[in-house]
Amino acid sequence: MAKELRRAPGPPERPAPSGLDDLDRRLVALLAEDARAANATLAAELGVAPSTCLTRLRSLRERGVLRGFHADVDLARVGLPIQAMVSVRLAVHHRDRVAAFRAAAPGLPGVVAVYHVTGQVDYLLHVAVADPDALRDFVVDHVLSRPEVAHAETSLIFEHVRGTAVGPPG
Amino acid sequence: MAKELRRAPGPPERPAPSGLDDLDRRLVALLAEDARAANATLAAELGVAPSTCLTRLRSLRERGVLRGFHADVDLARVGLPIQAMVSVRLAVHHRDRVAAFRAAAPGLPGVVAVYHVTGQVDYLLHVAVADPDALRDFVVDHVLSRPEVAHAETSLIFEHVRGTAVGPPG
DNA sequence: GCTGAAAACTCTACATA
DNA sequence: TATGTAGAGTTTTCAGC
Repeated sequence: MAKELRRAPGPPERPAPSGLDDLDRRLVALLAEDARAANATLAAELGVAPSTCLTRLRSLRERGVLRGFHADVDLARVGLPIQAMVSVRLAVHHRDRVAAFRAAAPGLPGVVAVYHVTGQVDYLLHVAVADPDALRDFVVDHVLSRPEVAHAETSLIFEHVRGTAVGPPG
Repeated sequence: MAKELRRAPGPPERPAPSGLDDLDRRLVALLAEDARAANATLAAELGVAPSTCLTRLRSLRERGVLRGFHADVDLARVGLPIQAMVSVRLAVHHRDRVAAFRAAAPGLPGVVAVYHVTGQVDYLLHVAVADPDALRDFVVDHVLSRPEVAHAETSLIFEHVRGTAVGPPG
């Protein structure tokens, strides 16, 4: 679907392929690591004036490089000690049905993340629930009950840790 | 009256099962949605004094309920347009070997997240890379080359969206 | 544990180089 | 585009409840 072939006289949107300079990249890395860092702190670490830092931050938000800032919550400590990855295979691959599932999935109760993937399964649902019963209820009531779902398989998640892809200064 | 009878003779750690009151939970939800919200704003939304809000926030951090705050970065716009889920099955399930993989995985180049799961595979590695070559190199050089890895299978990720498990006020 | 007030600090707009 | 300045606003400590 993504036709980025000739980007030339086309859309008025910013085509900027990776129009990020070194300062932008370092700011993104700092915020990936600590999204609550004060602007003054960020500026000091980057070696620029706070006002410059602010301008950059705004620009990164506007360009969609930074989509938001979220707390990393220990789900077990907020009453959701059981996490699972539910692999979902859809039956009918009609656009509408896929779209319906895609639209509904992130809002299903307990869903932490949704991955639309290639391969044996179509979706991976990362869910967090209070107890085993809630897990079964989730799969039965919200996944298997959907007409477009052909099959679902549940794996428990022992551990889920963040990687370093964008986090650390690297 | 919640009976906190004797929490005593056990371990010195906080056993607090879900020792969060309503205020704590609402604060966690607000920060899950916008981790950069000012303390004064959070306090106003919670209907408490800023100093109270600050105390709660600190306490949640200290208790490990809030593990950190991270920017949600559009990986495609920072030069990592290809994402994949690499399913890894380990060969030898010796504690040491599993531990070695577990320790190394989050630091491998391009790793966004690591899931240790039950079922057909042992680990799911969510990775983001610059191009298909980098994906192949990742799998060959950093996964298949490890002696404890028996098998790896790669699925492309078309889309990855956050769920609503902890995000919204609910 | 919550609050209010006060000092220190930070954010942010704007004019300028 | 980056910077310095200045007014407004915020953070954070602390005594008192």
